[in-house]
Amino acid sequence: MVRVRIGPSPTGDPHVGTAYIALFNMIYARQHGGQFVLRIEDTDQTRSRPEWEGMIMSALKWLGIQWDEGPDVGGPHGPYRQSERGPIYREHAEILLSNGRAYRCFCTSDRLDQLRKQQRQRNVASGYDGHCRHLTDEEIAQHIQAETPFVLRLKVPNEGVTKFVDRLRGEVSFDNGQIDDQVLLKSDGMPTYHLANVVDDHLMEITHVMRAEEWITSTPKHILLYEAFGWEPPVWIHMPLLRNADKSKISKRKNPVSLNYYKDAGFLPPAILNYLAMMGWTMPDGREKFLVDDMVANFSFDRISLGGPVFDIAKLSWLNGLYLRECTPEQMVEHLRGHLFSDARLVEVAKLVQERVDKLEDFMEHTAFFFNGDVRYDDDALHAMQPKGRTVKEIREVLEGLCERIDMLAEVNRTNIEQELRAYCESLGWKTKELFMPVRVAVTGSKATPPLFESMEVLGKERCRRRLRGAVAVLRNLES
RNA sequence: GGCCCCAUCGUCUAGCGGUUAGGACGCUGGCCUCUCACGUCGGCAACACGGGUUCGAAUCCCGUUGGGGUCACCA
Repeated sequence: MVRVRIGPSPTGDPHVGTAYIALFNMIYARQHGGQFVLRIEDTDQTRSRPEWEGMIMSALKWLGIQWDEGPDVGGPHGPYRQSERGPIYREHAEILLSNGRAYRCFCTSDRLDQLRKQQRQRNVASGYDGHCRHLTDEEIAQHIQAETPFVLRLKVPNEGVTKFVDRLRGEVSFDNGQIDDQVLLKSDGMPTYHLANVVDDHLMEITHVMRAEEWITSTPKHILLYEAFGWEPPVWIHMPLLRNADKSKISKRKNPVSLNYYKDAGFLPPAILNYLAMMGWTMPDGREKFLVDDMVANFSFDRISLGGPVFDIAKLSWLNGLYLRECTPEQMVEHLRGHLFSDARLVEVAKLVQERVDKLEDFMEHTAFFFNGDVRYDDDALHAMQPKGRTVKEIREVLEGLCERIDMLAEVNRTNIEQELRAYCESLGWKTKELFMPVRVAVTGSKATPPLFESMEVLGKERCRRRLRGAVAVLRNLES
């Protein structure tokens, strides 16, 4: 029985990398008549938010990624949200404590920071120095008595090697001296990824762990944990990482990574899935256009190539065009109505321009920017983007900063964006109009528009960010 | 920097000892056509380097170089 899983962390927008890994997991489960589990890994209490969780699940559903077990559909191995599995982790931590495979660490984060700094200075491998590993029973009792906050660390053997077989690469081995005494339980009582992941995968009877390559170096820690518990580890499959054009790990700095971006821009789910499938995998007959079912019928690990694939929006666009072209005109209208031209959205737009048009035909002139992709900035717009007394560099950096602030918001609405913009002005020490006009122009391409906050709400987070980024690029060009 | 992974056109890739190194995106030229787009035909463009192994290496081994990842009480 094949059981696979993905464990997205609800700490931001639904990520294209999540969809990528999800796709391969789902394909593999389907091909083997197994189950595909969705587990929400929300053990980071400071960054996890339920809004993100909801968005991730709906974005995956929109794409057509379906799971057999998960927080929304339930299943026999629940709960499927790690924040609800606290007792399970504590119970297992207890096992490791009592069999001597883990120990309490009372070190302060100050000391750890110091340690890391020193290690970096001396240019030695960083890692925990084992300070608390040899505490006497009395010392431990004292700390517990004094209620010193502590974490639980994995006791990694000093000698020997830990190895595992990656289905795509063969044997990979690490010197144990190289492996850190990982924190297993944080001082807030929550498990770290490592503990939660291993415990859950075992309890949920996961047979194949298909995840991104960035996890490869922490796999030995996981192996050690399986050993410590006396469990059988799953089959490991580390998929290549999606890349930016410069080959670095795909990031929002250099690429649109939010699935919402692709939805808003009008990419079709089958096209996206098709494209993602081509990232590192090929059909045996070389076909480039294929459906999920075709992939299920033909998938094999042996056809995965390991060079990190650059995510190329141009090629995605071409593929999407293929799918769009095979629609009937009626279907195309349906797609348009589904999102970009939905009645609800049209109503919002209408509200904003009603008082500005005399004839219906004036509508497009006032509202085109709501429906377009990127906007172009003419000289007039460029001029308006630069408030008097501020340098191009300043305004560029301010818009960049705004982009980051918007990124923290689950959605952009008139209320929160006004708050955000005003707070930003305050922190900058700028007058509101110095900021609002550049933002208006950046986001709409024009000086004369419906009210800014409302417009931004209708444009949506993704379009706002995209244009802000576009404006930043234009301004940066102007600088040199 | 230590450790780990990776390495064919700019990009996605086929190739699993013997090929004129193939396809796709992009770029480009022609055709189609009232324009554009689509479509179609053609072109440019790659085995990182150095050693082995072998009758023979893009394919196997080693090294170099290059790229990436990772070194958190984030996942």
